Amino acid sequence: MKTETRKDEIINTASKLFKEKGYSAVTMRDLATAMGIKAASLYNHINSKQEILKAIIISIAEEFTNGMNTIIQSETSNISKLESIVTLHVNITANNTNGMASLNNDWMHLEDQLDYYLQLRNEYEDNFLNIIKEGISASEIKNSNPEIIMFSMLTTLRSLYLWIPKKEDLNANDLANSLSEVLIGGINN
Amino acid sequence: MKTETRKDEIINTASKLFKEKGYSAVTMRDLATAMGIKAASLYNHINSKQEILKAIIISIAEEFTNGMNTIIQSETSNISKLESIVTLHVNITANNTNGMASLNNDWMHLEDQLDYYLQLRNEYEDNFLNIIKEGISASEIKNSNPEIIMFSMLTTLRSLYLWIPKKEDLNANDLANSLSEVLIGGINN
DNA sequence: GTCTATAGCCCGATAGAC
DNA sequence: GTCTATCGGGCTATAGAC
Repeated sequence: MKTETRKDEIINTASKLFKEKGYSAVTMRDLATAMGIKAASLYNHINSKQEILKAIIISIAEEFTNGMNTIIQSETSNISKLESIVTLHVNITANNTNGMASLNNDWMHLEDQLDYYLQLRNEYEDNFLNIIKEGISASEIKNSNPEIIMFSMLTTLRSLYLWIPKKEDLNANDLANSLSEVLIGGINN
Repeated sequence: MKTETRKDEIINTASKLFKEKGYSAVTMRDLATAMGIKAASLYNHINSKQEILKAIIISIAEEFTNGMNTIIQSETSNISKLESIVTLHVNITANNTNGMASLNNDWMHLEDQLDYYLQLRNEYEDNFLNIIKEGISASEIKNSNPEIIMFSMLTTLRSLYLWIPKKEDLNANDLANSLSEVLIGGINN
């Protein structure tokens, strides 16, 4: 565990506040108060509010891209790849629950990095969809609408940040397994 | 179809803008420009920005509550009740796609009505969870973690507003059926 | 590295003419 | 019902003392 710099501290505190009220509703004064300093002092460590948002969102988006690249290169069944995606989301969300809120809800407030973020997101969804389509071709997956399958899985996984904090008792492995069971196996007897 | 008053027009335009940028990032000047008038003119029809948010969110939340009350009073299997919940979400979202964004993302900016909103939401989730638990007791539903089942279904359904506008070709009935199939039946062969 | 003070701008909302 | 003008205040960010 690296030492947390003052800048990291600002970013982590901001993530928490952004999760509660959203980027636009959090002021630099709110953030400074939460850190126990004055707003002007923040600017000794960061250049702008926008820079904080960028730091939060882009690093997580790149984690997803890296994780997905590893998964699509692995030589396993498509069902097993979907299980790996579930685990990827559970792990990233468990490590940065607050940041996931900004990734989901505040990405449209990115300025310079908006196009880059959208590119990463589109590539991620394309890769996800391809795994499902190949799973259907290989008869591993039921012949349902592949976009509905992806939509259903992805929106559940993207909302994990809302749910993980309430279930601190559950460990990441158990959660990933239960989720895979429900998302892939369905719920009816 | 009732005639749309100027106030309705403001609320509908605001819903669209709130969906794109969130309540806090949309100014009364933005809203006025989108309507082709000046900001001051809005106040001839509404009393405050907050009143617009309240009008959007509370009416939808009450629709969900009414729909759920009908479902829990119906005498059918629990699986069939879950299918009705899927249909309820698809229908409400199809009728007010933009408003669903505020319900999901801007409820925390409610002032006077925040407690009431949270009460409706908690009751809805309690009812949803009870249907799943009774389905498990009656062996209609697999004995998985009921909260994970609800979380998975509900987050998917709550995110429909992101997805329905991209699939205008699909009609509401087909979408509800496909979704029920995936959410309840799972995806693996 | 934090402070006080403040620049320059935008916010929601109101007053009152037409 | 819409306009122009404006109030009082909050916003991000900077300057410069300590």
